[in-house]
Amino acid sequence: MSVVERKARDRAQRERLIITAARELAESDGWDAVTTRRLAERIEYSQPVLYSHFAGKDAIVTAVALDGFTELAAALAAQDPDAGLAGVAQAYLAFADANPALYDAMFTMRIDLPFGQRDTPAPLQAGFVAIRDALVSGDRDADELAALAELVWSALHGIVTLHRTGRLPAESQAQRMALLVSVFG
Amino acid sequence: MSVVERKARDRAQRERLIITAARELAESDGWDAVTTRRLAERIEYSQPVLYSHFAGKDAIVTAVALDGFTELAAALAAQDPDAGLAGVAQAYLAFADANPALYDAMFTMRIDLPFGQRDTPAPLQAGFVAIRDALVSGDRDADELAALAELVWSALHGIVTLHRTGRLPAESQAQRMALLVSVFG
DNA sequence: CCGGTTTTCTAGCAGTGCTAGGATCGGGTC
DNA sequence: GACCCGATCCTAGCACTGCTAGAAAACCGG
Repeated sequence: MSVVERKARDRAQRERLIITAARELAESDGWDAVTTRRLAERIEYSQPVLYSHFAGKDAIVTAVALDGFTELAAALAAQDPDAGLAGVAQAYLAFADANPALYDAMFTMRIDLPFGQRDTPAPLQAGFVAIRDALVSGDRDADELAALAELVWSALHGIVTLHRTGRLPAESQAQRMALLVSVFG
Repeated sequence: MSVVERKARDRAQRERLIITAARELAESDGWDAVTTRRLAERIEYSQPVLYSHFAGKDAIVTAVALDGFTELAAALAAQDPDAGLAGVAQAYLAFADANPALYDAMFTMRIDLPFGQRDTPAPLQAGFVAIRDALVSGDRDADELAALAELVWSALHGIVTLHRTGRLPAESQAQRMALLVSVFG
């Protein structure tokens, strides 16, 4: 019986290896460089092994993204509540800045994750909750507060992506952030 | 002499043909379906002809995006000034909704356009100006107004992309828009 | 040591963006 | 009208992609 346990453990370990290899490769050379062959070479197995763990390349990207959501939620939750929206917004930008490829996997690449549904994984919701809790509730009801959080999230996401792809000037990034905090905070 | 003129005209016409073919194909079947072979078949030429017009596939996408910026700027400028931010925001969303693939080319795909620089093409600036002019200037100076416009644009972009990729629920889209207008209007 | 199962790899498929080289066409000149 | 030459275009191919069938190898229980 302990044999199958060891095998399962080894498999899980190799799966982590694939995910981290994909992430590292994407972060260093971009997602275009993450091919099944290069990935296989990195984990020192042949390509078909990848497909015994994941349905396809998309599934690997999805797994990486899922890791990202967990880390993002943790980074946002770790902020001082007294800092309010400024802290959360700052943490959000710092995360996107430090992990551009990871952020891409989470928010721009085509992945298959159940957002905003009954069975949404906890990490996907946690980030949203962190943003919502950083807002001054005032006299808003739950629905409106949720919508406001979604709006703030949208603004943050827009700032990140437009900035990184060169569609917004870098030098006014700080000013945009300050405005966001003053408008929504 | 008129011979070379005719040739130039024909070439320009074929270039338009390539751009519209790429756009139509992307809009109907997604950008993944836009391959050089399919594109060549559609314009009834061989693939190498594409490379006599564009440096590569990216350049074709860029050309499509450039068209999009012109159209977006026109759509935003056509709004009633009295409608204020609401009109512009509404037009922005309608444009993104009606031309999802075009919007992708403009804002999420990797293209090579000089945003926010000295030699930025007019259409790229026009859209930004339309958003800025829809904001109540109040007592803000030019810099702050520009940053605010960038922030609004970011929010709109975030709303569009997160909504379309299923990362934000569709049913609260109207509420988010209303909030955006009330917060920034 | 051996049989059977599971795991892994080799080899290949269809498709991608892109390009070198030869074929083909068209306009200007005799 | 016949010819030549330069511009234009297409055939064929390269190296690469994600993915998979079938052979090979490794492993475990008896």
